[in-house]
Amino acid sequence: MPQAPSQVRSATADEIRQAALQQFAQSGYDASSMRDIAASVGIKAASLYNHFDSKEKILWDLTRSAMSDLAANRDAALAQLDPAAGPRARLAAFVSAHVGFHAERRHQAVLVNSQLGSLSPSHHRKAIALRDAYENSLRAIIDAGVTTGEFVISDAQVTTLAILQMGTGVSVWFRPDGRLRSDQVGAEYVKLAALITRGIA
Amino acid sequence: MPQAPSQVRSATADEIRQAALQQFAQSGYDASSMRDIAASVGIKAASLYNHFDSKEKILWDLTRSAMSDLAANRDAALAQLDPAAGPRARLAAFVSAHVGFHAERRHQAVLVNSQLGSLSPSHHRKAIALRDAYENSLRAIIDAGVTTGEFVISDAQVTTLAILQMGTGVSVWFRPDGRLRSDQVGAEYVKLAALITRGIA
DNA sequence: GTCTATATATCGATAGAC
DNA sequence: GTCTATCGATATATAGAC
Repeated sequence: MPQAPSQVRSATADEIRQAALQQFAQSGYDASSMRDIAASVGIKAASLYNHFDSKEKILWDLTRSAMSDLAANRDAALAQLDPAAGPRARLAAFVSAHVGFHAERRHQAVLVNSQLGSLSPSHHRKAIALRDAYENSLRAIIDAGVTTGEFVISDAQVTTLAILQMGTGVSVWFRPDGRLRSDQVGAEYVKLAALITRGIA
Repeated sequence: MPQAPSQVRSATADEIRQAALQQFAQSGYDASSMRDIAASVGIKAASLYNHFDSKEKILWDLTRSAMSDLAANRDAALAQLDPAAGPRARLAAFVSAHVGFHAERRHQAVLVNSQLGSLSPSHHRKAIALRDAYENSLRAIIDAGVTTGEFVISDAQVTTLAILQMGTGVSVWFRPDGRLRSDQVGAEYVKLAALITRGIA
């Protein structure tokens, strides 16, 4: 069965996605023009509308993909664990995946963390729902660790947000040619998350 | 000696500052128009130019004030300590001030954390320098604690950024009518920072 | 699917009357 | 210091030729 027309991915459409992601993440959605995006693909602005209905549709396409990739990255990390793995192993896997994504896929991370406000109201609601689900998946790990007594924390919601946001911040300063590789940065944040949850052997 | 003309603060200019801060923080600099800012002050866009040379000058005025307030807030907290206070007390004071600012002055915090890219190159450089100085003031506390042996950490730079960014994230979710008051949130983050630096008695 | 040309809207900023 | 009127640039998006 062939793909539905709306899901066909032409080479040009992918070039547009790449160019738009780069510009939206670097300069912001409002400061990026269709002309500039088209120029970096090597076509004219009007031709963009053969691939996307509007500028906002490009942003939504990129946002949905980024949030989907973020969740898939988390799922892949958790799936590698022993099914009987406890909260501490699950927390480490989550943080490692979270930080790795925010280091290695900075543009997607920055888009999700700073450009949701430019989405249409309808798309914005859907993005917020996806973000809440992602946050809740960490919250569930935290709560499980509290229940088993492996985690000793003061406030589950603050702890959840603190772990998430310190990892999100990696997308602001990480550079591929920096002092630490992304896996090293991930390992550092795994340690921090363990300390926050009193995982100090 | 009277104030220099450039520092005169008229009531109207302050209303403009307040309206622009609200809009820049809420919708972003590029999505905010001079017409909208003027309308929320009750005047026309052209009249704004009697108080500020350009839209970017408003942003710079607000940015400089916000970063100055942030540093002053930190200095006030540290100044209340006993001069002989050690790194752990200094860290707690810094985090408490940092989180308190990001909770209680959300608009200023969001501006500094998301709109620096809209500044002119010259102003952008100055803002980055101020941000670096702020980060370095926390880094110095961390380093001092490592030197005395009170802090046991894995990577000083990662630790510094993690503490800063988890506190910065408070400006994203804090609500004055939420479950926790800003001082309670600050106390939670002081605990988290202590744990990260192995301050678990 | 690309292009040129253009419609329509809004932007920051200025000129000049009051 | 406010206003009306407007300039010039740029924005998204569309129409229609090729």
